[in-house]
Amino acid sequence: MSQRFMILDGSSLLFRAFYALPLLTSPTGEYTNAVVGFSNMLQKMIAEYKPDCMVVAFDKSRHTFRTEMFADYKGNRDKAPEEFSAQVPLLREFLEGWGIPFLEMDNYEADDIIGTLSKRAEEAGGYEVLIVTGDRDALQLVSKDVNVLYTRKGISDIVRYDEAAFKEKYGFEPIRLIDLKGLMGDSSDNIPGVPGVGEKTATKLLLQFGFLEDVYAHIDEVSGKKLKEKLTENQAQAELSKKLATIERNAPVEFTPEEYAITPDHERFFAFCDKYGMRSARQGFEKLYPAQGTLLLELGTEETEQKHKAARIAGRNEAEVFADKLRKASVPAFCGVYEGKVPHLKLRALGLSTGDENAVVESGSEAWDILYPLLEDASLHWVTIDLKSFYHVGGSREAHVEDVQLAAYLADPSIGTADVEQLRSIWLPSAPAISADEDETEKAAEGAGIVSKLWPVIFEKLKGYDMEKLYNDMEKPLVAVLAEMEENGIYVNRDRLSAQAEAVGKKLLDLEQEIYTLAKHPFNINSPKQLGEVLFDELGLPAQKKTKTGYSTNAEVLNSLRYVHPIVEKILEYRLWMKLKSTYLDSIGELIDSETKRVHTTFNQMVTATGRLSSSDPNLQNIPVRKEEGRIIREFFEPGEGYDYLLSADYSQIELRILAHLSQDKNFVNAFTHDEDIHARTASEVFGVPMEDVTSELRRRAKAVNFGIVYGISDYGLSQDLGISRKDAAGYIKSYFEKCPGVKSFIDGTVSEAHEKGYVTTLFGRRRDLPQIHSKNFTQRSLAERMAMNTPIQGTAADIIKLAMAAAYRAIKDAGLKSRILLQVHDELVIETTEEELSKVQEILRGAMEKIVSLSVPLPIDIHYGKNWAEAK
DNA sequence: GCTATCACG
DNA sequence: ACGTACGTGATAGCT
Repeated sequence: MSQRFMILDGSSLLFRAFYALPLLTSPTGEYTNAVVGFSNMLQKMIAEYKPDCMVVAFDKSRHTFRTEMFADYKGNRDKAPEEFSAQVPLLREFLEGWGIPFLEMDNYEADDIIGTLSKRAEEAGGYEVLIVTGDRDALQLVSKDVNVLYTRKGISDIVRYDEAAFKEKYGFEPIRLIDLKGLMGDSSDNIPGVPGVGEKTATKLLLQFGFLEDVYAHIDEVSGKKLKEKLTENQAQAELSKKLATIERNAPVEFTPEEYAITPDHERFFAFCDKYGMRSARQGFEKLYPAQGTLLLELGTEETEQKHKAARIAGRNEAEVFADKLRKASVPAFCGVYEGKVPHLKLRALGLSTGDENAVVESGSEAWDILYPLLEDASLHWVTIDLKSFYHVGGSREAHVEDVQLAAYLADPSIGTADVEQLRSIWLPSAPAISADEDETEKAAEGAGIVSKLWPVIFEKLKGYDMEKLYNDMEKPLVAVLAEMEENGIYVNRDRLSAQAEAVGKKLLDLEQEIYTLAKHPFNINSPKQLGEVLFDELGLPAQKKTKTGYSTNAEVLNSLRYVHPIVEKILEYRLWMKLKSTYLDSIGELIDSETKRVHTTFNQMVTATGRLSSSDPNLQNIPVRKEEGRIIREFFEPGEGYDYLLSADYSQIELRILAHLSQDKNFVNAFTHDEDIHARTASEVFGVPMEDVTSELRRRAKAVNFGIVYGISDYGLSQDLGISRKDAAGYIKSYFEKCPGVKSFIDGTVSEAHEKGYVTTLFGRRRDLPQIHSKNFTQRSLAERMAMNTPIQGTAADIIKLAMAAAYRAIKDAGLKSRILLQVHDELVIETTEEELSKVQEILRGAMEKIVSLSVPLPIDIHYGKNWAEAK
């Protein structure tokens, strides 16, 4: 049996914790957030991995053998803030109480201590080493016996890297991470690398040649003249960078495993926690190391816990007994334990509850075959959380299953997608919280118990809000449609995508060089901070706007400086291509499912405050379209095998049509009834010119005003958008309201109703609370008032397309077509179809989308189709 | 985790 | 005088 030896990078973890948590203070005013965060993480690590021994390593001082080698090593780092530094001694005190040894050394970093200890442990044999760190560099230490637990974001999102996981991510073995750093450098440590070589290029070189030395040994075989030049010019720098990135594994540190056991000192630890007001740290510690004196008490709680603990049902007999209880339960509930990703999601286990009694059943057991079919039994009326996932694993659409999460979102959309524990704390605050230290299946069982109790409470609330129909007839039917859209995915032409990624990569390398030349030195163009310094301090361009942290360098500012200095145009171009490459080309490529060759986005039904959907991983609702360069991305989305076209059906001016309906403004209703150009008509009214004299400039302005109305207009906002004075903007608005009094009274009425009631609703009864509308703070109150104006419009549009989606889905199915809905982009549906079904599917879409509601104005759609998404526009 | 930026409706 | 357009998500940098 091997010993599990855990080594923590104290410095990097404390730093991560510091930035992950708000600045908490002890009762006496000392900052404690970093130590609190470290404590949470430590508890989690010990509970999950149960290490036999442990050491925490610290950086000692800034000066190390690396700064000897290269004076600028980490030279870009500012001094750590005082709020952080003050917590370092606190952590030592904390570790002394906990009984965990820690190490630090002159001239060496924590990494080197970790590297050395892990090597000694490997040599000694019989150890499984786990390194916990927020520093990516440690990944070079990964081996058969050494794994790294890397805190990806903050401190709670931890990924375990073993050899396979590393290879999967980087494509080569861990030790070559230092070669990668040698080539690409590391901006956070100020390691230079080879200028102009980033991760992608470096990886390519390493995959082709091996180690850094091999790249230079075969320098003649490197493709690309520029790249070869850069590599040759910077050979010494690359070699130095590799040295800097290499963790020293023979540091003069003793390996004394007999001293690495954890020896908790209760008295000392409690005194520490009490002094700094760290209650959760104390509780967590007590749970892990029950003290002798509290034995009786512990036994007592253990007994009550036992009663709540879910039974793990495996055998046939127990299953039959529990099945009977479920059939008799008034609110039977389940929580699925899912694994994998759509469209390969699997159900691994179920937490089940009668409301009184909870149980776990694992897929593949004998009990599973008895209990799972109950979920499809139409005589039971189930409640779950996350109904969409249940559909993904094959759950029947016919079964009676309610989604408590969806109901809670409708009752208060501001909570978004709340998990069971959040819902409990909101709706059943006096019920006991879900225990944190159980495994996933046990939590699912306990969660099912809570879900069963939550449903009647939340659904009652929904009825009180008169939102039953919204839930039953709009949102719940949509769940199945979204599940199917996600499973369908959309085909992406991977070859064309990566060819484009490569071409854009080359373009970026060129732009990068041009920018460096114009700036007279290399810098990180992606860093707004560094860019601001280059433009405004070094090149002396006139600074326009400031952000909280420095100069603003956004597109608006840069556009105004376009002709002041040639670098500006290059930067704008660099930004444009960088955005396309990183957000779209690279990341969508990574999300293509290797089996289906398609991307399967997630449509989030419980995120927005207004009732819209959102899309993530990847977001397919913000694929570029406005600019030519970006629109190319759409060409890579194509009909998949068995299909001929992508077809897009989008509502024309849906939000302004809803405004016309809700306000009953004569001008608006008239214009839409007669199918006029609404912006031209608005221009004609507001600027007092006949329709035929409306210039494109006047139309543009009127369009901006119409947008403004939908967003909850202010003269300032409009003046910014149009680049006119605030006074002029106010004039436009005044004239607009005079000509469209119906709109004016609708907006006033909506805002005053919001003040009275504290919330607004859509045409279909969706609700959004606006507590800030009563704020004494002008800014906050004004924001709430604009939300009051915008939400009924944006939300009603969301309602309508949701109804249309369900209707179109049904109609396509009933007609027996193979065409299918793939995407929703707020006012647009994207469908995959065939030559034969082309006209039928258009007819169905018109029927579903245009006729789904009857407003005072028509609701026409535009349809386009083509061989890719760019053509279907 | 927060900020700046930029992609969409 | 206040100080803002509405709704999203992804990426990169940062301390």
